[in-house]
Amino acid sequence: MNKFETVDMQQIADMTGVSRSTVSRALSGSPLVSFKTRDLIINAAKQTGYVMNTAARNFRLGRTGVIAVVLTLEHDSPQTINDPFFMEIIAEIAEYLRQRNYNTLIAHERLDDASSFLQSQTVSASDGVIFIGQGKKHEALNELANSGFPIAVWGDATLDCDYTVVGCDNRQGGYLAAKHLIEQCHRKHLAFLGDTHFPEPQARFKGYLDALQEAGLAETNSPLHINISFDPSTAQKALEEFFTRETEVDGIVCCSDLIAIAAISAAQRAGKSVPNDVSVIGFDNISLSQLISPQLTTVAQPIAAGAKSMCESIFAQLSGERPRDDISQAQLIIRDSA
Amino acid sequence: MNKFETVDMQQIADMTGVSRSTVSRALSGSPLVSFKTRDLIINAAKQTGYVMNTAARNFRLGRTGVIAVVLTLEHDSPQTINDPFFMEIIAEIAEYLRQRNYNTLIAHERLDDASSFLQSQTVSASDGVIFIGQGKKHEALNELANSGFPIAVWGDATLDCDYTVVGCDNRQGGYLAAKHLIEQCHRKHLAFLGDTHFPEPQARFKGYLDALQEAGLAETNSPLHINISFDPSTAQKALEEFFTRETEVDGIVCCSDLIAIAAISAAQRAGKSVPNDVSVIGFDNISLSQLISPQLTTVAQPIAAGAKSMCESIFAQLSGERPRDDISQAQLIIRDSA
DNA sequence: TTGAAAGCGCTAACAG
DNA sequence: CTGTTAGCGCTTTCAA
Repeated sequence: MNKFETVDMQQIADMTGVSRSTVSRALSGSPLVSFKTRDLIINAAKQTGYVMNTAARNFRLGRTGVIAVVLTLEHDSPQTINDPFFMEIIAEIAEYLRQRNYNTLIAHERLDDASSFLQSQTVSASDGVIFIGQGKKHEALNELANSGFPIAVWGDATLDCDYTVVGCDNRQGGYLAAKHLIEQCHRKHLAFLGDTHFPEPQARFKGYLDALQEAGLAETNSPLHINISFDPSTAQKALEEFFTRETEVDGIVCCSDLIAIAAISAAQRAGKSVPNDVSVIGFDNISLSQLISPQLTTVAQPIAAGAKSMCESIFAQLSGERPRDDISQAQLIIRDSA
Repeated sequence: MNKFETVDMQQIADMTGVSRSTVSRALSGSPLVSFKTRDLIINAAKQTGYVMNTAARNFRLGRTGVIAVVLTLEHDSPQTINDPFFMEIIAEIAEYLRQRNYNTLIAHERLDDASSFLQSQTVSASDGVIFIGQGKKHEALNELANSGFPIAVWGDATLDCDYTVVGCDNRQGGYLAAKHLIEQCHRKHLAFLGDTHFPEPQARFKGYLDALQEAGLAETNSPLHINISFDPSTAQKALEEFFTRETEVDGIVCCSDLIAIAAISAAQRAGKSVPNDVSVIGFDNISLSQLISPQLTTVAQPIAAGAKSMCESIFAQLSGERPRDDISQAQLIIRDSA
């Protein structure tokens, strides 16, 4: 029992000589209340320091007041969220939802198949779910969407999605990055770092290949597959091996800023200077990308706008609407690393 | 209305021929139910895919099932959380609370005075609040704690606190960092980066001064005050000025890894090599500190353990107990930057 | 424009 | 060990 919510609607009702119903109506802005009583009630509420019990309200309204966020990518990794990109997008989501008087639930729910997901606590404790990344769960997500439960997904839209997809044009992002390396940085031996088993990296890889093709460098590419939500030391080791093996690589497109930061670090450890010996481009444009040295050249993702879009999509679905996707252009931000 | 919770306790009761009460008892593990009926009920629940409506349960129990996290440091800054340290500690809190079937609310509530805070949505929507950082709100926090509302604070314990404080020995951390710079790195011109208007940086600064004193270098220190939750570009500018002004500084103690990363970046931009020309030590040991180059030497904060302590303290208070603080030793992690 | 009454799904006396 | 009953704080028909 929260002993700090001393006053409830009944007390306001008693004070003002009206019924609970009227207090309820007045406080939730119903037009069915006369100005006079409404002001009376609102004043009384202020004076007593009344704060509505939102749990009771949501309960009565048959909703939870919660939107869950699920990180699809953490499939077999025991790790929690350690990619700043996740954190930034979650922060944006939380901030937007807070403005709409919703809570954000950071869920740790695996998505295997739609029906078992629908029976999860995450679903029963929320009014909708935002997935960050499609993982390899495209089918399950489609099924889930068709069940009618509101979801929105941060991901790539090249698949045939029944669910709301929000993100950027990943193919274009990969293309712009590789093209920049080739044309502006005059690089010839490019590499791609990311796990192309997932839709977004895959699309970026495709764009990367397109740029290579266009430049007649299609055979020189050397992709290294790394899991995005990786363990720092594992990634370091893989990257060190990479640099000792691929000695002539002079340009790298990374699938996240975190990977780019690790790649720069590994390159420097291997005695290479960035961007002199090797140019590195990230993806996401997390706020940290400006803080490190060299400042990261990167493909910006519309984090804040995307977070808002996904939330709005959920709300639209809760109102029975059927909203569109929101795929923005990729934008190359040129700084110092490439 | 969540159309996906089709089955409720009454249905399980009907199926098994018992009353709602018995179902409730069985499902919440009450010992007052016979094994036979308990198993019967649990099986029926499984078969129907029943998921308890936690909102209703919490409502009935007079609790919210939510613990709020408030970032005390964001006093006048319009920014949201962009320090990975915050994100990591929040992630740990969220993970621990999830295991206890609690939700984490990332609140954006200012703490001005205790009584107005007690009337906030944040309080009414949660069973307890965790504050990250004391800010300049020590008095208000004491008042709040004395009101009986459960709170726990990540901060420094040198003040006289009526609230649960969790963190590390900040003075010792500052001391260890400065001592390392002096003794191991043979540095003589040290600087301290952080905003000493706040209790934690202040304690660290004190330890830093203690080490200088001990080494007979007390007059050479040159503190630069920076707000921890800073805007990247502002911080960059301040740091660049710093390095052009303080040309002989050869060792820096930073109040966070983020500041250290920015400092290294600025140093490099100013043509200085880290750690050859200037040694830099961070504070926090965020996971990113291993990913950058040079890998960050830093004072580790017990992030996971501290998160757990704060949650446990809240739960203890909810059970009427009066728990102790949890202040751990500071631990210097020596890597490459110093 | 307002009030009376019912009830969201669950738990907890109390009585058996 | 189990059932009956009341009710958490709020909203919303329905009637006035």
